[in-house]
Amino acid sequence: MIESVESTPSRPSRPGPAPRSEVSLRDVARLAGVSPSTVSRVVSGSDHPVSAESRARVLDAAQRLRFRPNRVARALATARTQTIGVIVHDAADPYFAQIIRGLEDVAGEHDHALFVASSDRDPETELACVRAFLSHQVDAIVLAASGIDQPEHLADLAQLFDLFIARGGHVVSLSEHPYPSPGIRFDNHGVAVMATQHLIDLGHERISFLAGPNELFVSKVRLDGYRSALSSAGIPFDSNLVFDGYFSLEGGRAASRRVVESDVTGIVAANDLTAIGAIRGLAERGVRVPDDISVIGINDITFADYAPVPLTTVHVALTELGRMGARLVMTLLQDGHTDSGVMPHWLIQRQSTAPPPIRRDVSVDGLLPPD
Amino acid sequence: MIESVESTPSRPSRPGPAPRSEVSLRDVARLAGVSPSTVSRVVSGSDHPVSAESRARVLDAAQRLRFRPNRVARALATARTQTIGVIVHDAADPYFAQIIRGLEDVAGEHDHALFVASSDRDPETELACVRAFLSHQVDAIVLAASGIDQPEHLADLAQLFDLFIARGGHVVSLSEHPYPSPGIRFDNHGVAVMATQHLIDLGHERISFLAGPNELFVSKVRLDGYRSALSSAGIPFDSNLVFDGYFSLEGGRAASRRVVESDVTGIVAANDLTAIGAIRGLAERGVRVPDDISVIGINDITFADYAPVPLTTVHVALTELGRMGARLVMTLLQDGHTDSGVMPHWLIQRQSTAPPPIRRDVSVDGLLPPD
DNA sequence: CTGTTAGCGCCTTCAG
DNA sequence: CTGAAGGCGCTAACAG
Repeated sequence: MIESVESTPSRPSRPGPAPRSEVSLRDVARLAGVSPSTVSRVVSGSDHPVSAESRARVLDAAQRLRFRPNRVARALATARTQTIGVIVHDAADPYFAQIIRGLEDVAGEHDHALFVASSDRDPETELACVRAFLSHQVDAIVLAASGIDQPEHLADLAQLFDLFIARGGHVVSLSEHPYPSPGIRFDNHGVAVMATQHLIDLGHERISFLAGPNELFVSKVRLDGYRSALSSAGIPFDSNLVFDGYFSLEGGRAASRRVVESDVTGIVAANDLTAIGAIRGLAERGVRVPDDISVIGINDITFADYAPVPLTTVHVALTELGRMGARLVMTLLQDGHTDSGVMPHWLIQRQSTAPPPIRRDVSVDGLLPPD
Repeated sequence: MIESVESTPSRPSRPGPAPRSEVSLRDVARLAGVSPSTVSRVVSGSDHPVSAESRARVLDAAQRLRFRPNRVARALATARTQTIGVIVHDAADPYFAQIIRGLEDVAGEHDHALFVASSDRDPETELACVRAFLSHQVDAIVLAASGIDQPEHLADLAQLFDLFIARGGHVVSLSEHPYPSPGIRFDNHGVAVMATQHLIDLGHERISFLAGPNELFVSKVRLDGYRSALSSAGIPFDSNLVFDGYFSLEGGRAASRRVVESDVTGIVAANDLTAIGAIRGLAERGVRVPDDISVIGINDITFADYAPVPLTTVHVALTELGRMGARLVMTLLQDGHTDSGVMPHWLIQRQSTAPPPIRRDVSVDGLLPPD
């Protein structure tokens, strides 16, 4: 609480202010023989009229001096830092890494810089990230990370965002997040339905779901999609077939151990990482994919095609999601015009799914009959 | 040239400065009944003495008002933004994503924010990234990306860095880069030697190398390591066994097509991505790994253990590299004390390497004898 | 220990 | 079309 106001935890024994050997507007003005105002007007791209000659002199002087405007000063004057902050769960997770890349590309094209912060799905950390962004006066915050379902936390977050927005900031969401904000979304429910449906279409009936972290909204929505698809097909939902996959390789791998103990023929993983982990885990137990068990993922990260078994999955254009997110931010920053969008998704059939194996009849007491 | 001085390419038709509904130092000062200076002294963690009572009043007022220091203003006054910029080749590449994560973690612990920029290995883009960082007044630039071997470009870069450093900035390198700067390095030569040596130890003699992009220093160094190991073992270097893998999945996959046309029994890939791509490509041609051909990578990215064949590779602690890099930055920022470091590396044996298959005798004219 | 005084570099009314 | 003046929010001497 209190220390949140103080600056560096690590005692800011700053070794005096850094030197200021920068060339400033005044220097350019001097060399060009005009006033600083004029220089400002031309280098900042202002629409204030400036004579062609003055402009030329300024540009020339600026070039000679290799003048670069000090954005910090500009930011203090304009209350715009030309900076965007993105919050992810983990920058090392390929899902987020691809989104970051997309954001960064477009932000860069518009001369904006991108801050990246990982929350590790921890409420406190997430708040800290947001606070840091606010403190750094970012122009917009992009929520690439799904919301965490925890009322008090969401309230705290909302308060911060409200403040941020009141101050002129923008919040954009790229995932399932309860905070009301424009964003680029894709249909997380539909994506899970599509994955599950694919297995159903193939003839599977005992289908397991490897869920994401409980506390995440996106996990719930995807689990819901799985249930919907099952229900539409008249397949009863069996909670014993839902295992935690934690959206991770290790999680999927661990979950697969539980899966092999069941009579499941198909696995819907809440994301590709989990699916790949599961395939790996299955292989370790001598279970063949897709011969014995089919596995389908969600997201189509780059690695999906290079998994132990090339992964059938539901494609979502992640880099493009990031790009569109950044474009949305730029639009908001320019005209304040909201223009949310939706990304399509589609099935990518590779080799990890197939019709279920011929049904092995299970004897009454659960023992396998002789082969 | 000229436009580099002007601001946003996309016409900065800024819709007026953003509102200023922020609580400032003065507000806190007013409420606490002290001067702004006093507030500044306590919230900035200055070592200037402040009475316990004043301090308490300030802290209390700050909390009530939910005061957050405006870092932009602070930055303008101190010439320190508490901001670090990292340049990578591609933020979506797991190698860089892991490093970014490490940097971000430690930077965050020290209340510094991280800018990320991808150069795509393009000189112009790289310069643009650096210029953007300079303009944003970052306190330090971390070069996670290897240097690009192109004299004019390096000269331009060096000029920018010199300027940056003259101004009080710091440049830290995490890879092979000719610009003289402190950094955390790992032995790229040794890493390639180790990989190659492993294959040699296993009995391989016809060993291919899937190189990284020609223009990168790191590529040259790793290729060199491969040659050294070969040479030490008395195996002649054959340039026909070196293929471009471009440090990418697709590159490795494509390169593997060329490899199968040779009589190679082992492949050293310049990085894991290439290795995984190669394994995939080999599999597509019915070549078994490691039975027919062994493949070893370099880096040990998280996915290495989840490759089509769990990848034997040379481990480098990438996240830790990032963490140490950030620590180095913090040290430089605090005492200006240089304290470079070296990361160790070691072999991780998984399943993609094995002794070469029994030598198939090749008849004089190159045709295979009957099995 | 505290407050007052000047800026940091840039933008932006406002006169001219 | 141009320049002078003031201020963005904070810090850093400098007196007291």
